[in-house]
Amino acid sequence: MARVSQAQAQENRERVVETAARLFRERGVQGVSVADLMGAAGLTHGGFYKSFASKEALVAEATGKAFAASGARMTARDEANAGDHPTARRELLDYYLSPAHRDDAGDGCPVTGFGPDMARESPRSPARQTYEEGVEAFARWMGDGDEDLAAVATMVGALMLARATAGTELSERILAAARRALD
Amino acid sequence: MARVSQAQAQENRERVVETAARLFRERGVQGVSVADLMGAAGLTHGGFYKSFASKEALVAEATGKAFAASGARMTARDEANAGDHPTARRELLDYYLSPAHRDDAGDGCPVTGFGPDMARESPRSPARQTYEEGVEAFARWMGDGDEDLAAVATMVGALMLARATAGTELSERILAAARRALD
DNA sequence: TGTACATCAGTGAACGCGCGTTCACTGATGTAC
DNA sequence: TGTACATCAGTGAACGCGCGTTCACTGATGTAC
Repeated sequence: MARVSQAQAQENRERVVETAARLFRERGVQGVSVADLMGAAGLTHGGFYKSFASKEALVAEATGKAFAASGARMTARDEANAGDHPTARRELLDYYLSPAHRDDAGDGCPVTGFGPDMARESPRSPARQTYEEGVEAFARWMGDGDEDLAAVATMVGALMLARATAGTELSERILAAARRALD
Repeated sequence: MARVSQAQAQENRERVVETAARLFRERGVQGVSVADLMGAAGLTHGGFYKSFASKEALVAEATGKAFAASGARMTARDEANAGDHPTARRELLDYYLSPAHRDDAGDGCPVTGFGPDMARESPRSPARQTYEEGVEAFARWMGDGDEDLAAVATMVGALMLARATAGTELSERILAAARRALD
């Protein structure tokens, strides 16, 4: 493969960002090399810098993509419940604190998935700005207009702990305890 | 410096483990190289493998050291309050959800500090076993005999989020909201 | 207690390897006529 | 509509660098007499 149509090129670029959004959440930014990433997107690593200024720039884009998808899903959940927000909220809690979500970090909540990396990013990075807005938006959705930061903390903490103890019976107990506490 | 007394050698080894327990919590295991670590402990990196089989073996020891220190501090808090556990618990919450704790990951809670690394460790590592026991012990302490896993999830989630958003006003709001929710 | 020597904690240079990044090259795409 | 050529998306080899790990060496410590 050499030169490719503009439409194909744009499609390839988007696939790289989506692959990054998934792999970064699964393994952390440091756990994914540019070569890994490009390989997973079906390309060779040399072309990476035709599309992105640096790995850091991609982190910012991937963070944005993950939060955009997550926000769209929250909106879709409200619509599927015809605007009955309390029911949508309960549905989200059921999924959020499930073993399925614990075992699917790549397609899971970006607040938890990118959290550890953001805690170590340089303070003024664009990725952190996106992250902060994402946390605010999530807290407002959970609070139905108001913000429910405590609920978000419980959800994020439980998910992170369940992942860190995955494979043990404690992991299930953590999810169940958080679900009970948030009814 | 060449050969050193056995007492000095043991002291050096312990200082390496303590330095690792601190740096791993601050920057993550991947964020600390063997050379970084040995330098921070005042030694050269070549001697590392006289004391440890591998970096992974040190991770296990450092995790153990961090949890042992944390457990001792919980016990000490009970004793300082003459066995009045509810007061000791309130004291811990005040510290746990403070900006001081957020800004001092190196000497902070190992459940939050090692969490992201444990989520990516191989499932059957000794470090993960230590981690799991540490979470159980923490939950029992918070529950005063029973276990309060939901409180632990809220605390860990709030601390992680406050660190990921450090430097913003949101970060303070997260800590305050979690503190209110856990009274 | 003093002397002779074996031990081994720590040093510093080196190993192979994978990282992020760069670059000369290729050849199909897109454009000018 | 067809031809000639410039563009540039993607390739694959290479760059310097820092990683985890190894090793020959040093010289003070610890031990045997």
